[in-house]
Amino acid sequence: MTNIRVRFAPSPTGALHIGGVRTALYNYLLAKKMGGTFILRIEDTDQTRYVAGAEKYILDALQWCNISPDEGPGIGGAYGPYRQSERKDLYQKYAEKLLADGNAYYAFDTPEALDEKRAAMEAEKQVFRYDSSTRMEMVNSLTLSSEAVQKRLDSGEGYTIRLKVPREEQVQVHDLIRGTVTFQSNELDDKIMLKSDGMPTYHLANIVDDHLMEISHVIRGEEWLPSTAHHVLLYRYLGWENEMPKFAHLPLILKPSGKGKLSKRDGDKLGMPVFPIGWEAEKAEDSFRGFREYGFDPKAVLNFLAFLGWNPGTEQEIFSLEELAAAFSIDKIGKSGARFDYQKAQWFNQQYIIASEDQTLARSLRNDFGDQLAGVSDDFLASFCGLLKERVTFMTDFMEMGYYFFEPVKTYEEKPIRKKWKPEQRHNFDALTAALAAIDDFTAEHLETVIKNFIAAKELKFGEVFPMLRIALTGTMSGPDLFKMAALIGKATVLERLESGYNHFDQVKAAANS
RNA sequence: GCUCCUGUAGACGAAUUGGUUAAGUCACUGCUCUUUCACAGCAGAGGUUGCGGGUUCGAACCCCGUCGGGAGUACCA
Repeated sequence: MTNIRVRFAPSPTGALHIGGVRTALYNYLLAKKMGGTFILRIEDTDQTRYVAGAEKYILDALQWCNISPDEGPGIGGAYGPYRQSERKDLYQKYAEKLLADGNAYYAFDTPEALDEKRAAMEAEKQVFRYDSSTRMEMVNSLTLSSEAVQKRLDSGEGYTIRLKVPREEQVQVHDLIRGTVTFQSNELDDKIMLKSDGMPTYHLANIVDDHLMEISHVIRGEEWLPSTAHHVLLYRYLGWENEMPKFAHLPLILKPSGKGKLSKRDGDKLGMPVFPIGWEAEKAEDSFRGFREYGFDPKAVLNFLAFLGWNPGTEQEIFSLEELAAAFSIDKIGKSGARFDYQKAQWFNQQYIIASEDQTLARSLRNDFGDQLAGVSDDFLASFCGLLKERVTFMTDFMEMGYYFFEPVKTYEEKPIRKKWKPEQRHNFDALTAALAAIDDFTAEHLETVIKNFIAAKELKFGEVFPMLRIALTGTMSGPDLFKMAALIGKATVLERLESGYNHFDQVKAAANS
C-alpha cells in the first residue's frame, strides 16, 4: 500500500460532538497502525454558521484525547493551508474546469425562488429536486442564451455553479465497510459546487482538498454515504478517478433509546456528557460540561469510543491507545448504528481508575483539587487513593465519597444508628476507645487485633460493633476497609470522632424515643 | 414521498464465511470473599438470530417477499 494519509475534517460550527471524536479516533488509529499521517482540515466554507472558538475547541479536544494531528492549522505541514477559507481561490479553478468541460453550469435561481418552488411542490405533495428532470425549467446557462448568461455574469448578479449530473447512469461507490453501493444518476440532484458568495460547498472543497492533500482513505460518518455518489462523479470529471481515495462510512452513534443519532439535547436531558470537553458560551444555558468535566479519563473515553462500532474480535476490552492502533482494522468496523451506552462508558472509566497507580491518581487529584488538599501529604493522598479507587467511578468521586479523610464528618446516616445503636452499651464503646488510645503503633494490623480481641473479651458480636465504629468515623455505611481507613486518619482523629460520633448516636436515639 | 444504509438477549457485539448445544462484555439476580460498600471470583436468568417463505443433509450466514430502525433529500457540513 502507498502512503497512508487520512484526514479529520470538521466544520467549526460549534463544539465537537463525541461522534466526531470517534471519527477522528478511527482516522488516527488507521494512520498510526499503518505508519501514515493524520491530518486535520477545518471546513469553514459556511461563514454564516461559523462559531468563534470552535476551531480552538476542536484542537483542545483532540489534544485532551491525545490524538493530535500530524498536519493541520497551527501545526503545519506540506499541504497547507489547512483551512478551506484560506484555499478559496483554489476551488474556483476547478469549478471553472467543470464548467469548461460541460460538467457544470451557471444557475441564477435565487434562494427565494427555489424556496417558492419547493413550497409549491410540497403543497401538491411532491418534492422538488434541482436535477436532470427539472433543470431545463430553471434559470441557468442551460436555458439562457450565452449572451443572456454573459450579461447576468457581467452585471454582478449572484450565481451558483451546479454539477450537471448525467441521466441514466449508474454510479458505484466502493465502501470498505459496506461493499459496493449503487446509485441511479437520475436520483441525484444537481448539487451546487460554488455558492453565490464564491465559496465552494462541502462537496467541491472536499474532493479538491482530498486530492491535493493526497488523502488515501476517507473515513467519515454514514451521513455522507448518499452524497458520495456525487463525489465519485466529481473525481471522474476532474480526472482523478484513478487516484480516488478509499471510502469507509462509519455507522452512526445513536441515542440511548436507539431512535435517532445522539445529539446535544440528549446530554442535557439525560445528564450525561456527549462532548469531549466543556464549552463556555456567552449564555450560561448554552454552556455544557464534557467527559473531562464529568471526571472521565481520556484514555477510558477513547477505549469506550473505539468499541462503539468496532471490536477487535477477541475478548480483550481494555486497550491502550497503542494497543488500539495495533489491533485496529477497517474490516472489523460494524455496519449498524451503535447506541451510546453511558453505563458502559462509566465501567471503562472505573477500570482505568482501578488500573492506575496510587501515585498517579494522587497527582491527578492534587491537580484538580489543590486548594482542598493544601495540607495533605503525598503519601497520605496516595494511600487514600489506594483505599478508594475500587469504589469510585469518576475522579470527582474521590473527594465526594472520601471527604471525611480530610475534614470532620458532615452528616451521619441515621438508619443504621437507629437500628443498631444501644445507648446502654455505650460503656463498652468507651472502653474500646480507651483501648485504642493505648495503642502506640497505630497501624491497621494493631487496630484489627485490639478491636477483635476486645470484641471477643466482651463477648460482643462483630455486627454490633463494626458498623458503629464505621459510622462514627465516616458517617456512612459504605467505604473502605475499616482498619486501614482508621490507621490512615490517625489516632488523634479517630479518638475524637469516636467520642463525638457516640454522642451524636445517643442524641439520635433520644430524639427517636421522645 | 423518493434514494441509500441497517436489523443476533435490555445494551455493545462474536460466530474459523453454509457445519455440533448461537461466544464474551455491560446492565440485572444469587452465592463466596465469615463488618458495610465496592473490587474480584463463581453461578443464574435472558434468544424461534425482526417476521414469512424458499434453496440445502444442514441457514444468523445464500435467494425472494415483508416489517421495523436510521441517514440523506439546503447557496449546512
